Amino acid sequence: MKNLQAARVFENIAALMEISGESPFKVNAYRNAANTFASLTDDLEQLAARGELRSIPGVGEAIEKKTLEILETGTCGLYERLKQQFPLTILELLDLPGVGARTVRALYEGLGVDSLEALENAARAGRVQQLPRMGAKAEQRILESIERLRARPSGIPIARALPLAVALATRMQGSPGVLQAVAAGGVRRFGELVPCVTVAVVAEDPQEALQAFLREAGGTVLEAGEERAAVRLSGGEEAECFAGRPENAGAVLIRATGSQAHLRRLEALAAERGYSFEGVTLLNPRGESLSCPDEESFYFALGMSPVPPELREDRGEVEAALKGDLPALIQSSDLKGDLHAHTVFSDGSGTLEQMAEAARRLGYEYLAITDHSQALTVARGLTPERLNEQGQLIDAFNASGTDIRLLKGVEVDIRPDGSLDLPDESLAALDWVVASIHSHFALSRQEMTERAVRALSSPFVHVQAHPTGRLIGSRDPHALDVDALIEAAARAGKALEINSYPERLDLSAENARKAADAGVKIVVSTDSHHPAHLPKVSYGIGTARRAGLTAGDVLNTLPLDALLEWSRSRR
DNA sequence: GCCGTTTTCGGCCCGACTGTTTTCAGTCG
Repeated sequence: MKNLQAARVFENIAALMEISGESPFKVNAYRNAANTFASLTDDLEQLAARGELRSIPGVGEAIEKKTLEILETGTCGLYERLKQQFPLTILELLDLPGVGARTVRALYEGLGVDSLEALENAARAGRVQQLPRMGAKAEQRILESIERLRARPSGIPIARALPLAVALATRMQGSPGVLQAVAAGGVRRFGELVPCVTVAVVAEDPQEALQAFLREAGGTVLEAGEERAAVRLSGGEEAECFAGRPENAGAVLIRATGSQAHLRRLEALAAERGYSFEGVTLLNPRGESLSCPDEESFYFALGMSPVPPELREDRGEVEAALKGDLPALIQSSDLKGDLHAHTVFSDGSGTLEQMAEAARRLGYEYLAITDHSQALTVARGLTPERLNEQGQLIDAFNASGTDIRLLKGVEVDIRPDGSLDLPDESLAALDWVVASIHSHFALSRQEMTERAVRALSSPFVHVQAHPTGRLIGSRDPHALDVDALIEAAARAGKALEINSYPERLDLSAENARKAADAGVKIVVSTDSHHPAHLPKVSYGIGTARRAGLTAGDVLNTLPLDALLEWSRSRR
């Protein structure tokens, strides 16, 4: 599995080229390839073997050649040359907000700064402010950013770990003797950052399956036991595989899925019954293996209801399962539509018709078209005139006898003072108004909270999108009193979004739970910018399930008429 | 470097904001 390795090499090439002052378009080509590879669920090596690398969008002659080189040798000539020019540790500096490629180059050339540590020392010594266009303020900001960066939780973001786990499982599924292979571990529980990429395998010969895992995964072997194998992948991530026989399939899956805290509770419950849950086997008091061909039979054997993976954190789910009152978690099939999607009118790449067709294929009744508003110039945001023009096209589409309804909507920008970027009369003409923050992230906590709360108080807004602005593993949530926002949403009867973008998952499961407890309706939307993004709602659903949400908590489980009724009743 | 075609070159998201200057480079979305 070398997808992430190739992605990392191209990511680093792009960054080093940018620092060296290469053409931004060239840089972008490498960065684009890196992002594509990182979220690819097909295996690059298999694509390469079939000669299909060029079929990946953004892969041309040069990147194909380098990809083959990386798959073969782990690196490529260009990368090695760039690494001679700059030490790799210099890339740490780019993680600092406010520090871009030019600044990194100035720091390197002017002060010899080539790592976070070196920058910290230089800033403390007051040397950074001596550089041109740098001042005391910038120096202070750098020191603060370094501190925040160090405090950031570690782990593999689910946006990377999940595709990788699925790809590994798919490869294992094709191995001889493997009956079942699934992505397990933290990604199956929909953790945001996972320590490790985990696969669970059921096979007649678990030993053979683990050997197959070691071959398929590649990298450095960390463990090659009887029930578990682990490797350090060539991209630096850890991957593990649990394997067991079909009669133990339930125990294998449960062990591989975790969490550690949940497993500790199950082991204790097993002990209370005279059983023992060791490794991937459940043993009776005589030390004989108890058959549990699926997870349900394992949980039943312990006298409890089966616990959905997303809840396995020992946060009350064990007690609930023992009493048999676990919530009936929402499923993808409960959704009747998506309420956040972009088209070619702003920064999306699908037409109204293409987006509608993608939604129809998911079995939806409706899709809200919510392109950006005018303030977001980079995204070619809509003026009132263009919004109106789009509305007429949507009307025409809906009148054309299609079985999916497009809702007229917008993703209106929330200005720094909390006012909205479109006049009331524009918003009043719409079925669905999403409000969100895309600029001025550096406001104080109080200013940001007032801003967000004020936006929700507009009678035309239905939902606030990606409320905290975080990007998992790369951007902290902006300073915001989420509790105050939830309270305001509850008061105003407005909804909050779980944005399904794998890098966002915003609201987080924790905040979504709080919102639901406060009586706030949740919208699980994709923020799709391409027809192929709509199925990524599975990430939002995973987050909603982790929050313990049921279909009743989520607004877009309502059929069209009821949703429109809700929308109208807000005004 | 990729892509698409008005098909082998020219275009590729571009304007606001910030901190530093004193006219603007760099970052960000």
